[in-house]
Amino acid sequence: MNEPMDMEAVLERLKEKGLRLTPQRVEVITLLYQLSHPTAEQVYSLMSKKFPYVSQTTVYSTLKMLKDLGLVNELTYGDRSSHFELTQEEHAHFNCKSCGEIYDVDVKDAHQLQYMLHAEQGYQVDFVRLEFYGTCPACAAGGKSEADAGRTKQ
Amino acid sequence: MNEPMDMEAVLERLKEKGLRLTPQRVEVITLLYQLSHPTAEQVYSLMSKKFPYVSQTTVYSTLKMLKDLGLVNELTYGDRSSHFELTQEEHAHFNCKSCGEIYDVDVKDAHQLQYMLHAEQGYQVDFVRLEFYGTCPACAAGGKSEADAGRTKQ
DNA sequence: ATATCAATTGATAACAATTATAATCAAAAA
DNA sequence: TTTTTGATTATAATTGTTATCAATTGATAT
Repeated sequence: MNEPMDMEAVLERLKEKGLRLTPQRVEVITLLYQLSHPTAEQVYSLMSKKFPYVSQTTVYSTLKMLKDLGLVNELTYGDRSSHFELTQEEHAHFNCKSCGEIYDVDVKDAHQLQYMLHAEQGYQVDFVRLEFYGTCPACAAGGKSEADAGRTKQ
Repeated sequence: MNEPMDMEAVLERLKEKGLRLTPQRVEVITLLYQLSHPTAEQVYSLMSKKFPYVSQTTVYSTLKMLKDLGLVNELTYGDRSSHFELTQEEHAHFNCKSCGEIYDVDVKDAHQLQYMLHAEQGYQVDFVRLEFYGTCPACAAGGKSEADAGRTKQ
């Protein structure tokens, strides 16, 4: 599986842009490395342990800033809130209906589709989003429950 | 391109389920045939011409009912509200960043990916959502503007 | 036809996720 | 130090959607 750029590089990118490395921002970034596709609410909730007075606005604006810099990717699903992930090489997601977990999955050849779309129908593709829905191997084996949803990265 | 089932069949399905074919419901369904991936708000807005006293609640509940019956598919995107389409054979979407239009596109071989995912990694795939983002042929040719977004079907 | 009764509608309020506003606070520049 | 700029916070507003519930409609039995 592809990895996102390391944390030092992310912090460096902020500095380059003249943005301040506040403790709140560092913590949001740290949590993005620790969690699997968290929502803004999950980041906020965990942040509150270290920063009891942090506001949701700070979390939202930090995530938006990181997204605008291209460092973070926002994923929207049918459920209410967005999920966030650190930017990395093109990959797909697998959404398990049993445990609720969102997995990163490699699907080589997926990006081939966009070349076909361009060559055959003239669409200019900037990026592709590919989402699978079903049951993950762990749940299929009966080894996971919904309570495991929202866990940290393995 | 695949076609959704015809309108007679949709209305028949409601009857089968013992649901009433009220004028409001027929109008929502009619609009789904006429529009390209409308939002609930767009359906409501157009409905208001024929039914000045219709409420948003009716539109939402009708769309939800159709979705629960599997006759309609709900698409969620970034910041905006949900878009709806009549159910049809598996297909992908192309989102044009220039005109905002959502196109249905055929991408044969797309569903091959889910077999690979299952065979190689053990994920049981129920369905796939594939979204492309970029510039459509009409916009690339300079022939379309944002004002054309939300048009009816061609 | 009329009574009955569940399905449907629509006005209103509630709701959750997000964004806007304005005041405060902190860091860097002058 | 003072000034300026950026960041954070509390608060309120906005948006899309759902819940509540009384009024209305329509199908069915009588």
